Amino acid sequence: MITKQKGTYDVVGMDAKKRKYVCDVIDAICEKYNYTYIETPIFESSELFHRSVGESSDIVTKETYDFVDRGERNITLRPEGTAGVVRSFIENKMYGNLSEPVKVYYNGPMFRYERPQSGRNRQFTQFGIEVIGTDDVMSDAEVISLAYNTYKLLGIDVKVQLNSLGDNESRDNYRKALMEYFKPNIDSLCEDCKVRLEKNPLRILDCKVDANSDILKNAPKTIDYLNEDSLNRFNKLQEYLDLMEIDYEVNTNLVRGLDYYNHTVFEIVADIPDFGSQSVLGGGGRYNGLIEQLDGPSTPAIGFAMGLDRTILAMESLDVKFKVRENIDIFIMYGNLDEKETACYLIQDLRMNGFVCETDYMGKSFKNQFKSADRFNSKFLVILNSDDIKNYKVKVKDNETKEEELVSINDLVDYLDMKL
RNA sequence: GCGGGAUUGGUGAAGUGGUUAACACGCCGGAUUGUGGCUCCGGUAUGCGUGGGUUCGAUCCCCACAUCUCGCCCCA
Repeated sequence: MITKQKGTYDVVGMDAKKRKYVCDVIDAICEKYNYTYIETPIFESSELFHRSVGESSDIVTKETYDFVDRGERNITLRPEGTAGVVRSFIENKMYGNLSEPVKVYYNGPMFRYERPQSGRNRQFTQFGIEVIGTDDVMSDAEVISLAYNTYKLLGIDVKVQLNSLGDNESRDNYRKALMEYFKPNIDSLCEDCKVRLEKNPLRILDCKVDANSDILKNAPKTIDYLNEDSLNRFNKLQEYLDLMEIDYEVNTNLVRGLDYYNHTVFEIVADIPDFGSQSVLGGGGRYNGLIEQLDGPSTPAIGFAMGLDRTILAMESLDVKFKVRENIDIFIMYGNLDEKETACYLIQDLRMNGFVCETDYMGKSFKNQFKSADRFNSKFLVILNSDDIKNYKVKVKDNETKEEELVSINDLVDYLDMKL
């Protein structure tokens, strides 16, 4: 038997319904915020991710799905969504008309070669948004607001963890300060952090091993190294978030895994028992340098992404209600081939008039068709009988009250419209 | 990439080194020859993840691999 690949999964049955519902909520909220749907390719030139996500991130150094195609191109299955959107922005010269910022959202599969565990797969789905073309702090607030409200509409109570890395100057200063601070204390850090010190000292801050050590607690804070402009931005953002009544807290140890972030960074965290490291449902930040880094004109931008699979898992864990259709309007029953023809005609007619209809395709006995109808939770049953059909009538049974009525086929649509 | 746990039918699961592998749900059929959801009766595994090994004999013991799962790393 051929089985699915490690770290992949089929979405079927109720899982599919739940996913569809979450996607519908996402679509609706993005429309409200006036974001436009965008699709970019699932595979891109490997170079794109090396130059955007950054060499210090594990995502690119050891987690990508790389291959050489028949034309000897180096291809990578996208591990995240921002790089592709930015590439598209540049390639399609969207910077040519920035009378308003470009606001887009995407929702699709991403790939990372990792050891799978709960809430983490090799193929997973991310929903994300990007705002390209404005440096206005209110756009930072808007992105956080959209992220926050998405979870809220889905029924998950979340908290926003917020930090600022400052502009490049601030970030460099901070980086230096951090290295100077940690160097004398290198022996008291965990093995991983010793490596991080050279490669990406910021990441030491969210190390789980050393989290409670004094060295980490007393480490220099990002905020102390923000220059005046960066600090003003950060304060202004918090004012806006207060105005929007968004539940956030400043976490000075928050840094993000991708190299391209500056200024605002944030994570969306759900308080779920036993969810551990999976409780980070999404995150994002500002990436003002990325477009230039990818050979576009210097353009400010900010984005957010959330893991769909993990979010659904969180909803299930919190016992949140998924609004999925749980019944059908009409089940059509028949007992012989002549009646089946009438069923064939009727179901077409009813469906085109907007009813959710089902019938039997298994040659079931009458009794078992009733069972089928119950399994589908049908609100009404249309029961075909040759004698009735001769008189151009059908029996309609209300499956709740059990009341049965003989209805003319001509009036059937109107009758059901009234009842439903 | 490292470490722990798991792998029995459509599903949830018992179980034992030795004739026919519990039970429950589901599904199908019948009691009820075209009006059901209750009840009762009957049916329902190319046989216990894959490949080796130990053994007279393995689903049960050993090894390898795969997948799932939990933790680490990393991240969404």
